Amino acid sequence: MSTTQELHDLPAQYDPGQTERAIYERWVEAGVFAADEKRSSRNGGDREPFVVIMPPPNVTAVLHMGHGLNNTVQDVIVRWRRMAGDETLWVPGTDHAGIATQNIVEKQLAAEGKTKFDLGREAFVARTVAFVEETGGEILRQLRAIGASADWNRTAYTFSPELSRAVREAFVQLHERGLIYRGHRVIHWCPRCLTSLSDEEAQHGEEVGSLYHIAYRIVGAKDHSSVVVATTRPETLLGDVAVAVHPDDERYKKLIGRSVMLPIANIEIPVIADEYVDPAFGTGVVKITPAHDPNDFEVGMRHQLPMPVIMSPDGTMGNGADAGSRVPPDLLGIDRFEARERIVRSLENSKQLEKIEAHQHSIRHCYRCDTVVEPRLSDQWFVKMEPLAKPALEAVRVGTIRILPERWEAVYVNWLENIRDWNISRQLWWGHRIPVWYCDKCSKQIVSRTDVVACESCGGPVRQDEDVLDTWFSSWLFPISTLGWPDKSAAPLVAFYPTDDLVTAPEILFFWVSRMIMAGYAFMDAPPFHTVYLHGTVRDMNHVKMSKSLGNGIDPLDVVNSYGADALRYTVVAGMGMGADLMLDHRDLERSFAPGRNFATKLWNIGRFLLANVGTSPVRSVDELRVDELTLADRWILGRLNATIVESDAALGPPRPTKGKWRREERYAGLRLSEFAEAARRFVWNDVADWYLETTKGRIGAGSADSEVARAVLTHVFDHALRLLHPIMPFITETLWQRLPFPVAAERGEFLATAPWPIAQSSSRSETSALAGFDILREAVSAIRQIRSDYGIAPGKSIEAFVQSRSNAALFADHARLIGQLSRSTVTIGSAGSDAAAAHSVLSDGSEIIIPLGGVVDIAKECGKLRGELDQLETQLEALSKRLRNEGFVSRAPAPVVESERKKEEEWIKRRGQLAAKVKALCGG
RNA sequence: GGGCGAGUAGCUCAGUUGGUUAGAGCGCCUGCCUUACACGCAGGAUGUCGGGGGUUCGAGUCCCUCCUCGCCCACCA
Repeated sequence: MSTTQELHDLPAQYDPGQTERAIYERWVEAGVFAADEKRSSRNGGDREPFVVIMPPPNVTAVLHMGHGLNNTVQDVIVRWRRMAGDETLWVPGTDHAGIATQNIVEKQLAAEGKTKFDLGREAFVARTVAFVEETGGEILRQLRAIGASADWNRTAYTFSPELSRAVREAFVQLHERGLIYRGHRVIHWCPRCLTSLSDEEAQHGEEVGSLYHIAYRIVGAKDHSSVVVATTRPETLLGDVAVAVHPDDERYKKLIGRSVMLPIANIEIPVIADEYVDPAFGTGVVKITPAHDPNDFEVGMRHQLPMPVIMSPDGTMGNGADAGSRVPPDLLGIDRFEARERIVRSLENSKQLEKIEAHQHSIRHCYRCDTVVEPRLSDQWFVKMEPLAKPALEAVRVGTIRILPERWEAVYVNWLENIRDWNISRQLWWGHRIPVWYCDKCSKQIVSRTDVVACESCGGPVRQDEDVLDTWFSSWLFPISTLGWPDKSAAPLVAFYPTDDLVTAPEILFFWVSRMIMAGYAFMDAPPFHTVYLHGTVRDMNHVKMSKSLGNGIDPLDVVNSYGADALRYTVVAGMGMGADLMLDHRDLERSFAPGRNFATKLWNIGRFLLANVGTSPVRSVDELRVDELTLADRWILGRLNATIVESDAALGPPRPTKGKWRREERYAGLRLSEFAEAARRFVWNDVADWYLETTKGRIGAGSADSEVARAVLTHVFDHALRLLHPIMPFITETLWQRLPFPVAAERGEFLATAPWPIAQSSSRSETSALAGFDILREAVSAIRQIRSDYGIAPGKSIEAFVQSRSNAALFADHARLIGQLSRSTVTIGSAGSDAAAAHSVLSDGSEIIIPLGGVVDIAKECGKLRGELDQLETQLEALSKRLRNEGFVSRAPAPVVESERKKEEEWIKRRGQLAAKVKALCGG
């Protein structure tokens, strides 16, 4: 007899490091991940297309657990659909990430003691291009390590020539439709990044600040009286052009039309009336600073007030447009926060500071550098959003698009209903230059798809707009631009648009997801996808979001190196409820990823058992096995397989909506990936490994007809388990599947990755009676095991068990040997036939298991132990009952405590009965 | 200020339309290196299902209310 090792070439321990890379290479070489336009049914092909567009990571990003989670989810879905027979495409790509990338290069320059201005625009952009070429795209290579099955031939980049063309086309088209305009208004300005930001890029943060009450003297008042305004930003008072009160506010009615003296700047400004003022807040008097506050800007427009800018782009005080010399010389060039303090001190000195109140309010911060943003009057390009939002809103409302988990749909709808115009120009150097040219001679403005060299009207010299577009103005086109838009007849676009699922984090629902939906309707007149799957965030054990800067991150590549990509993937998928955050311990990777690693090992060992026992010669096809050849266990496991396939399909749900719209009953039912993972795990571990595999021991090597049946069924069952698990654990399942013996006549594909997804079948082989019958046998085995454990019967000690049954006598008789094998006992059907001490257990069908204990356990010793236990229980029970009957206890204790104590009493009484019976049986009267 | 979500075993979470004894993984306890697997096997313990009230024959599940966390949105200076 040869050893296990010689029967097959599987090492005792699974070593992912050795196998994963090689398997990945083979997949790529064989073109497993490549999608073919011609096979798409939309192009006359024979397969339904299934498409996922990868949320492009920043081109300079390094893989972190967030990417790991995001791309694992996508890969599970994509691999599932590929096996299910769809023409499956997963488009990978990166984002040039305007501000983020520019900031990195600026930091590098700073380290060299330089600024971008030392280089100049052209050289700076060239340097950034070089930096991106050198470091960029590394993250996509890293994604291969976790098994991402993207079509790398189609890797996109938001700043590539093709996608840049799409960006220009989108801009020009929207401009032609009157949806892009130049706006003069107050926008969010980051004084550190020196650029304007969209509303979404200026993120709220609650802070406790101060509300300063400042007295403005009333001009011409005999008693030197004043009005008091309340402000959180005293430095902006230099830009005040009025103070406003509510028109109906009796306190101030008589002041309307008069003037007050603006402190520090010493300018007379009018008192105006405007509905915008809330008389109940602060003093009911508001300083109006149109150039530095969006509300004040509106007031300024209504009252046709001047709009002086009193701050420089870098956040220092400075006299800008229309400011004259409002900022006094000693404040010029002083940072806004320092200026605030100086102005407050100065007001204190002049007795114009009435008081300072603590005040909680929210302040907006730059989403890239966290600097407090400054509202600032400037000229920017805007997209008119309301017309674009309309179809996007409708799509979710009617179910053309679903968002999972469901609760995000309300958030989405709420945002779109209150949508505001999108500031798309950025005062950066890294990005798509705005395709607008201005003629120096006739000041004509030219918006063009192609570069303009001379004015189309007068032939004069032109210069292009200095600004670049918001990064999101290129990524919102990703689903269409990566497939060939603006060429609407491009083969990929025809074959693969609309796409199917979009998988991302809720943080970019507004930045990206909703805008993609708008772009889809605006440029293709069709939604970009039908499903938005929003997953949670990866956090540490303290629920703090993982991040490099906090040092609480996990490098997915560390996990891959230590435990394998499959362990990472399984852990992530199984541990993450729909939309729920994922907690991982960065200080204990072994514990964090134990679920995945342990399960991979389990699979490996089942594989080893199978190869050692089934061997490699072809097996019979399960389809040709006759029912009368199958054992009860065979039929049971085939039934369990069927049930598992059904459960898995239910958890994954329908891949696409029927007739273009999600029906209510299926809309929120699918993509429950953790339930899918759990169903598959339960089948493999609790059914196949714990029970079925054990039943084949002893019959599989017998060389009989029955052993051929066992070989066939075990192989079939494991083959299908591997198929189910492949989307989650692609590497180990492929490795094992490659070595599986196959049915003689079966056509075996080259890869599990493209093997057909299991299909549940209604078959007499797996009827429910087999399930029920085998479950009773399992109960019997468990009962015997429990008794063995209860009485401390050594595993090596053979014992005899009797089964008494009326309803299932034949079943037990037929499977006495099997029960014995699984419980390490000799099982006899019928009465124990003596009054000797015995352990009893009743099964759910009324059958009784009896195990005589004489000669197996030391009766005297066991009796002593049991009596001791019974005595202790009696004492405890007595005390408890006494306490419960005691009035004081009942009245003092809270009702639930009393309730639980009563429950406990009941339980103890029950246990006392059981123990007493046990003592009586074992020790006699 | 508006909206949403969560609170179930020590930890992370499942618990579909209310229905038998509330589950899983990790951790814990006991016994086992039983020739696929100690990254394992067998057995076991642990739950005022956030508090209170209500509807119901029956509620972790529905309604009201309170408490505690978290998220999103927001132009009250």
